[in-house]
Amino acid sequence: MMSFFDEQAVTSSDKAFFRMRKEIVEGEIAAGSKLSEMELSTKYEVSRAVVREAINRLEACHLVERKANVGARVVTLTPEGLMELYQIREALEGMAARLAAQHMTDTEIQDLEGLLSSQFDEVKNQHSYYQEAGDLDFHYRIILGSKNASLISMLVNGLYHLVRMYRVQLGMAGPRVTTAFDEHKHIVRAISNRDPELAEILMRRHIQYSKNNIATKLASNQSHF
Amino acid sequence: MMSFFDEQAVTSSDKAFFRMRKEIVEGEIAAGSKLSEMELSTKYEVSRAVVREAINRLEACHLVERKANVGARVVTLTPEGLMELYQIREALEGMAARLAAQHMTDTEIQDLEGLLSSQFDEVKNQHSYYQEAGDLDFHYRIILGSKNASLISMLVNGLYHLVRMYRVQLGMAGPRVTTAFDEHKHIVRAISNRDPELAEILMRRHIQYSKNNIATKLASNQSHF
DNA sequence: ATATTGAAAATTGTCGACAATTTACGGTCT
DNA sequence: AGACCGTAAATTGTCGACAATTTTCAATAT
Repeated sequence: MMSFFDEQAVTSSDKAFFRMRKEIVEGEIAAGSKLSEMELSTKYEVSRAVVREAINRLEACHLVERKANVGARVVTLTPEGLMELYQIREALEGMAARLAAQHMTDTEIQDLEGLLSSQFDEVKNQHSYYQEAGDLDFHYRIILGSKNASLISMLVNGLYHLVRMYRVQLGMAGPRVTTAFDEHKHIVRAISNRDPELAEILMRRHIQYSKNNIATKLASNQSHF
Repeated sequence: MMSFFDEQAVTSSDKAFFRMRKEIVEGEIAAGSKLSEMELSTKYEVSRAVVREAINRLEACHLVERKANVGARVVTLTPEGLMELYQIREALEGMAARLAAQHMTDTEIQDLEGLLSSQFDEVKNQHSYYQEAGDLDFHYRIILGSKNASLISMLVNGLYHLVRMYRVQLGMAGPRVTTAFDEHKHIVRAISNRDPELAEILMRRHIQYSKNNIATKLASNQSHF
């Protein structure tokens, strides 16, 4: 599985930022908890300045919220917040699919079709590790295919980490494999037919389905407690 | 004219950030120019640390780009970049209009209609200062009406400053008043009819028109040199 | 007992200095 | 003259200390 944006840590703040982002997304640092600069600087064995810079970057990703002279807290996860993110995803990735249908090269489209057929084998053979990585790969390729640098950055550097945080911590690692696979197939077909309108509509619908799927899970989780 | 998000500077970094953002957006700090931390710290009479933090925040807004161990530069303005931003605006503000049709309160809609009719008087009486402030006011109200906090933050704190930078520096302060006013009217009607689909379509079209208008101006600017 | 005040403790904001890296420049070699 | 290399200058990255603000908590008054 390839990594798309090899964001390699060069500076010490980079390392702290990546590490903290990972720990926040995976819930190792609890949602809503306070981020003490001193505490973190002793924990990571770096100065407060690099922790501060890392926290600033996390704030830019909307992973933490900061109040002047008070400090930073990890964002709190609410079902409403996740629904809001999916509304944004629908808008942005819909546009990405539209642009991908216009701007992806023929070879990129062929690669995308290749990815899908290889995933089809996996799904058929019950290799259920499709969902997380495979789905991500598919969406990333279309986002990159939009060739819109700002859009790519917004989605890859910003929104996706937030969505992953929600999905991990609210236990939304669900299957929804087979139907999603068909949806992917139709989206790719629209792109290879160079049909931007349809590509956008299908992508938006795909994300709406995913959103609805999550909404029902959230509702049933609620009722269990 | 009301200010919507009273982002008031409490800390010294805030002040530096707001000031630098203003100077970059208005072109007082040239696009593409290097941002020397030392130079700026002497210019603003603050320590390098606060300049650094301000630059980090500017990077998060996509107003400057930074390379490790090298420094930060103001982003360079290309016509393609502006077109990319308008594609994102189309997607996000289209969604905002859709959500506004669902979530704005009746009084908020009435206020919006009031704004429009007051602007109609101004336009009729040839007060041509409508464009910048009036257009902004209209769009902000709809964005806020979406009630989607993440979406609001993305647009208000992020995208709009970038768009304004482009418009100011590429000399896109054009009129396009009268037709845009009609478009606004139709969008408000769709919202007051609680028709999300139509509100989104009309908003997207409105932004597409604006984009096309700018694209032709850019092309004619190009040919003048 | 509750509310209020005020000092102490803890936390964040700001600063100047040092370390690490990049850039500029002069000298040498072909 | 032009390319290559190494040292010096400049710039960014990191650190610890101090200043300003917030929070804590005990003492006092109602």
